[in-house]
Amino acid sequence: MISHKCKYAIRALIDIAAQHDPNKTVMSSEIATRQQIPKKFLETILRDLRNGRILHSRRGSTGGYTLLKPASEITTTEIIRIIDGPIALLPCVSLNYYASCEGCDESTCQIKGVFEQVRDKTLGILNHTSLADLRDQYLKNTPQVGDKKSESARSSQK
Amino acid sequence: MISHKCKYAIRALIDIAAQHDPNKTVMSSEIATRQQIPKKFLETILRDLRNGRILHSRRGSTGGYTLLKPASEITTTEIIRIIDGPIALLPCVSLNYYASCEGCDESTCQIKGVFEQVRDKTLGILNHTSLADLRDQYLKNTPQVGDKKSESARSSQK
DNA sequence: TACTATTCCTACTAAGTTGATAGGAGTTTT
DNA sequence: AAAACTCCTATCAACTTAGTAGGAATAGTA
Repeated sequence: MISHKCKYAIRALIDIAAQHDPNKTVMSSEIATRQQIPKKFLETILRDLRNGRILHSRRGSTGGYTLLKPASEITTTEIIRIIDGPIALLPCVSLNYYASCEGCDESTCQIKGVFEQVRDKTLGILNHTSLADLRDQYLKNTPQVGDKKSESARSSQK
Repeated sequence: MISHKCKYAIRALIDIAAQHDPNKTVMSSEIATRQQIPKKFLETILRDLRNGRILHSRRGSTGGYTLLKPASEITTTEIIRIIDGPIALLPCVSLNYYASCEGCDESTCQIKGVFEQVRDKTLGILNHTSLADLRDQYLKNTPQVGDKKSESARSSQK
């Protein structure tokens, strides 16, 4: 299971990526109300994402957050790793957070193989799902104000 | 990450499945010393596995544990579900432990799709990896006493 | 019937993680 | 100087994890 914090992080990033003007800085308070995330908690999440080189931030009265790189270049893998850490199900098969499984001899480990397979399949999916993909999914489902395409889509629904 | 407890469970089951005589009941103390698992903790794990319909147990002085069904019919999925619960990374995409993700509208959820894919790929692997597969891997690596094949293999190594 | 060896059960505990909140310091615009 | 942000440290309650303690129930054996 990914943590609640990680879900918040993904939703916050989608919110930022969904901005019409990619250069507009988005305030944490905006995201908090729009995405229903506790404000103070969100601040710590955004800080983690900034430390993780996904977000750029500006302080002061016109401050806020922007993506450090295009949404299409931010992978789900990256986000999860920053917030939750390892993606693998065993420490000894983790690529980015390797640790030896105490009490088991790795050279004769019986279960390593399966979990390497799981890791590879999982990364195959998460690496190829960018923030842009998630955002597009989001925009399709929840039309934005002033978005002509989604407005027509909405009216044609009835 | 799967829990330490779950790794213990898998190793304990492999140990039981590796017995020459499939009808022999294996005592928890045997497993504990062979697999280096804290004895009392192991007892609670074996009880979980029995409640989960994987093991059969006998009390008394000749008591112990046996597999309730052939090792080839016990999947890794089953074991993990009993010990750790859900395999999916989101509550709302779990097949056996479904729960709604509080605070997100499932009909418009942006991230559900990816995690459904991850779940399916993961289950694809774990469902097709049986305890027999894991045991065979184990026996290949750690030759048993009195096993002629592995003794010759051992001596030819030098 | 004792005795012994095992599983089984309830309860407890220490340490770590998760999901936050509090209070204020630093920074930038007006 | 004031206002409005981000940023930082510390703290907290609830929960989970990894295990331990002590003994009851059960079954074979002398």
